Amino acid sequence: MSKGLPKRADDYSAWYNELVKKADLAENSAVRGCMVIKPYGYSIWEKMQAALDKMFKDTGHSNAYFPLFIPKSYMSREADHVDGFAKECAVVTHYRLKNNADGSGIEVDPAAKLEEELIVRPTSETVIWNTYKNWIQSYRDLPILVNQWANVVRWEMRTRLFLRTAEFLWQEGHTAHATKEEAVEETLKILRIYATFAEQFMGVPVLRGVKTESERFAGAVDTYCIEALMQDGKALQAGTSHFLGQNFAKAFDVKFADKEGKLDLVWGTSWGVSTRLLGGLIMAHSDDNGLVLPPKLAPIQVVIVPIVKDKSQYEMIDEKLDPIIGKMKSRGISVHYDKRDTHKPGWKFAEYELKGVPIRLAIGPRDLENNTVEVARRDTLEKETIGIDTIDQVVEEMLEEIQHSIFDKALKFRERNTTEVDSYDDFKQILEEKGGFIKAHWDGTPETEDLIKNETKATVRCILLDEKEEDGKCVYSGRPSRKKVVFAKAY
RNA sequence: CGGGAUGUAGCGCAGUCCGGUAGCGUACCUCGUUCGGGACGAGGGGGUCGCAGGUUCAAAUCCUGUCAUCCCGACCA
Repeated sequence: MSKGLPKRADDYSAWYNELVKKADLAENSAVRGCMVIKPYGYSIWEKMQAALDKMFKDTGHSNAYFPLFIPKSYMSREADHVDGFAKECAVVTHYRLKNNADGSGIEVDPAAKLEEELIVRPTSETVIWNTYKNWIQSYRDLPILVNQWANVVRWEMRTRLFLRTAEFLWQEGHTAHATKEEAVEETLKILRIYATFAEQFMGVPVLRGVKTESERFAGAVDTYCIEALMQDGKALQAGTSHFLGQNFAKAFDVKFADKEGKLDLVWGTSWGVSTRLLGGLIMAHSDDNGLVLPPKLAPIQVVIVPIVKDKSQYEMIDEKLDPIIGKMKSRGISVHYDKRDTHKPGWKFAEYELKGVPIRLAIGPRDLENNTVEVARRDTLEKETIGIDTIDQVVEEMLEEIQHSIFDKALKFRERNTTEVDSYDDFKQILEEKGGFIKAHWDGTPETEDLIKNETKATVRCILLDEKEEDGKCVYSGRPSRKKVVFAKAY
């Protein structure tokens, strides 16, 4: 019963849930809506963190850390911001427990009520801008380019492992600039970083675009995003970068003196990606045998499974493998030699496929005789037997090849599942029968967007940055439109 | 917060209608044979049946209450 996964085509949700659990990525915790990320899942997140962190630092950003708790009054300073987050905040009201009078347990001590409640951060703009006020006096203090790796809490009604949990891990960048142009450029620079990361590390092609008014971040002037397509035809917002204008500077009174000594409000940006990316990674590449990891993010890139008839053969295999493993490691390849005799080879094959290890090497008596090794690729499930002496080079090239191959496969999938339509009937039919991204003209009004959402569950995912202008008519209202936008059902 | 369902071994479930020795699969432990795609056989351990009351000679089963979780909506990275 515990063997195998449900088929993707039968029940995508069940497949996803089982995969996340069986590949040792994460599980639901006993705490409502929260998730336990298991060591294997976390090690993938660490690889993602490391790659992103380097990209941020290479572009001049530094890490810092701000408080988990936000005084309630901070949250109310920016009107749109509080509107957007008020409905999903965890609130701390007391700071002490005491024993029940009847000795049956403990209770919140009513005497320990806080003067001002504390909000567990759903995002950190408010607490950070309240701090920036003290950091910024002159143009010489700008820009501030800060990122923090943290957990945030959003009390979601319905949760799904990685995709939507009540608590999640993320990075959130918060920058302050002297000019609007510089802040806009920062917003777009981060969007490029996110897109590069998604495509080159995760192997997930993404659309780059700007959100419509109704999908915009609470408190932002513009929200840019990367949108990925999952194998079930639904879209996943994989990262956002917000141009905040002077909204938070205004709310927290953050002003600077320019070169002429004139006071002006600071321009801001904020941006983030979360553990949701892991959900996207899983849904973009995995198959019915389990996870398929891009080599650049795989904690184990190559696993070696020895095959022996009796224990004495281990020695010969060790002797053979020792220099090979050394050569692979010196090429920077992460190799795991699974020597356990508590599990059989077949079991291990299935296990590492479930966990998405890109390349598996198997070596047994037959190979010892022929000086060969069996090489199996996770993404294509192809196997071949090759000479062992050049295996390090073969593996290195194959890792490269897999990295590109899974991106190409995902890109082709997205291209097949992106449809341009000119009528609402086609729109509904494609959405129903095929799913995926649908490009269509839209009149630009929130009212139309809302009506389409209510009727079809599809929303405008984004307005593509590089979409060509053309004359057209809104598929819903028939009113004039200058650009097609991307619709989809979304996670 | 509306609609629906479920709480029984680590996990997945049956048993509940019709009250009477706590069951199956899997995982786990031992021994043997196996080991190039999730092995097989034999034996073994593991449960206050979500919690609290009630009815009864007797409750996983019936009644009342309560808590929790999941699914479908609304909300969302």
